[in-house]
Amino acid sequence: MAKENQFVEQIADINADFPQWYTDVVLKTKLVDYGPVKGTMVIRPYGYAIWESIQSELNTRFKKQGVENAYFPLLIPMSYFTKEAEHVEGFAPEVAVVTVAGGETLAEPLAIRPTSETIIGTMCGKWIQSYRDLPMKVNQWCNVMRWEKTTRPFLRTSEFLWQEGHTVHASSEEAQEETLQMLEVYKEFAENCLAIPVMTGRKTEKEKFAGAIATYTMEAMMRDGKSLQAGTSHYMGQNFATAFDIQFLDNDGAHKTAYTTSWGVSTRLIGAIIMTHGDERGLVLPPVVAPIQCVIVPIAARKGGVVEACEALKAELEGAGIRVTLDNSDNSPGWKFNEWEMKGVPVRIELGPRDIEAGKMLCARRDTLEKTELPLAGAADSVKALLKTVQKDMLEAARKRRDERIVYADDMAGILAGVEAGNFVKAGWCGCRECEDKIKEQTAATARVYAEGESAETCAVCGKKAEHVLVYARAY
RNA sequence: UGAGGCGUAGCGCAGCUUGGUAGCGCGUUUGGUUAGGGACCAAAAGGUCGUGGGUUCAAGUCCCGUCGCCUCAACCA
Repeated sequence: MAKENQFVEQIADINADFPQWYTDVVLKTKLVDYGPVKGTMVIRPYGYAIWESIQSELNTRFKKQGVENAYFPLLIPMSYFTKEAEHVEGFAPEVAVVTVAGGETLAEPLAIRPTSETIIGTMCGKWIQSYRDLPMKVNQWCNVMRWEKTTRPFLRTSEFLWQEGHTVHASSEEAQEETLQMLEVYKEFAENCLAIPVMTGRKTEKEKFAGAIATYTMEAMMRDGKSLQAGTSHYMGQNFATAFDIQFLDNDGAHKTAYTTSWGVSTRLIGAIIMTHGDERGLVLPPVVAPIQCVIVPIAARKGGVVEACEALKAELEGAGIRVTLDNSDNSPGWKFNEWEMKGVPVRIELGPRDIEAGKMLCARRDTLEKTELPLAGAADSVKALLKTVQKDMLEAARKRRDERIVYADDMAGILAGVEAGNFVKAGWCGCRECEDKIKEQTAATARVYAEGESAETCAVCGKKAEHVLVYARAY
């Protein structure tokens, strides 16, 4: 019981105080620390390693789609933002601006990019002349800055890391297809790499990106039932191409304006991983992106042969491409178990004199806490298989948790009750802005995404004929 | 922007009502004993009490100012 209490002191109870649990977990597992400037965070090695895995997985997928990586400048002339009316209106309040440099006031203030449509649009306008230059698909990994008032590590910070892909196309159809294609890439990545089930679809006019014709999103349900926008893909139509003069000479000899898209995911995905899979003991990381996939804890390490056996096992697993750590620290085994569980390592192997004598190892899964004895012979294959199983089971478990919390409502009271219970609520919508606003006012929930392919009789707010079904949830 | 709360050792806190030697737990360092779910013993290091001023023989404590952070609300691709 005393031990139980000691454990509870480490991190807040996930069920009683989810926000505190989140803060405790990100700090205590050393994923992040706060920066000195409000709203900034330091991504520590353990957190950054997750980001590197995300980058690696996504780069492979982007390249398959014919996207090339590039880098555009951090500073953007303020005047660029004013070229697209909706865009400037949407971003102006949160843009940080450099006004002094080299000891002098600048003739034109420079925005620290909150997103790069304006500068990439400008450059594409310069580079594209012919239909032969299309499609053009570039992506950049970079930092962006948005001066947010309320911030939380990974979920919303003043500065964050992301990738932003930008594509330019000759036709509307092709650009729209690209938008949906990239959304599909994100979904496949989220489910297979992060083990996060996502709902994909279109955003309402109210919720779409400033300057877009259509915004598509992937929404994930967090442990507390709130929704997290985990990635977006925007179809810009000719809005930005017109503003930044992206024109090309088509094969029919006519000058035409291009069509553009943009799509992005950020370090917020790390927050999504934490809040989708975490439990009362801390992090639960999906094997594909876990910085450490397997930790070996020696038992009675001073007894003859234990350290040697652990090192041999480590070498074998490493040789098989498994990211493995041997914990040779002086802490007690029990301390190590709890520590590595808090850090979310998918598989733990306990190896002591008894095991070595019997030619076995004790494998503990982080996701189910299940322990199995496996033969030491062929350890690499069996650990690999176990990691695969954990990855798959984590997705299924998350999907089950989410699906149990998707409910339907046909009036405002139903939506309110639904979201208060921590559900995603599907409800009919007439399509008007007033009804959407009313739901936000009365329930604090927003329309996350269109529930595509579903229909309802009436709008849950006004009772008129429903044109669509929306998914409502409280969101991060 | 509105309301409330908090700044004392690396972290978490007590001390303030009623002014009088700067405390506790965890962590850290050293040595030893331990080891299959957060071990134990012994010793040690670590502080301009957020900051500026005032009252006083004397301020962590009382008074005034100021800065920062947190929570809730509002705002927010």
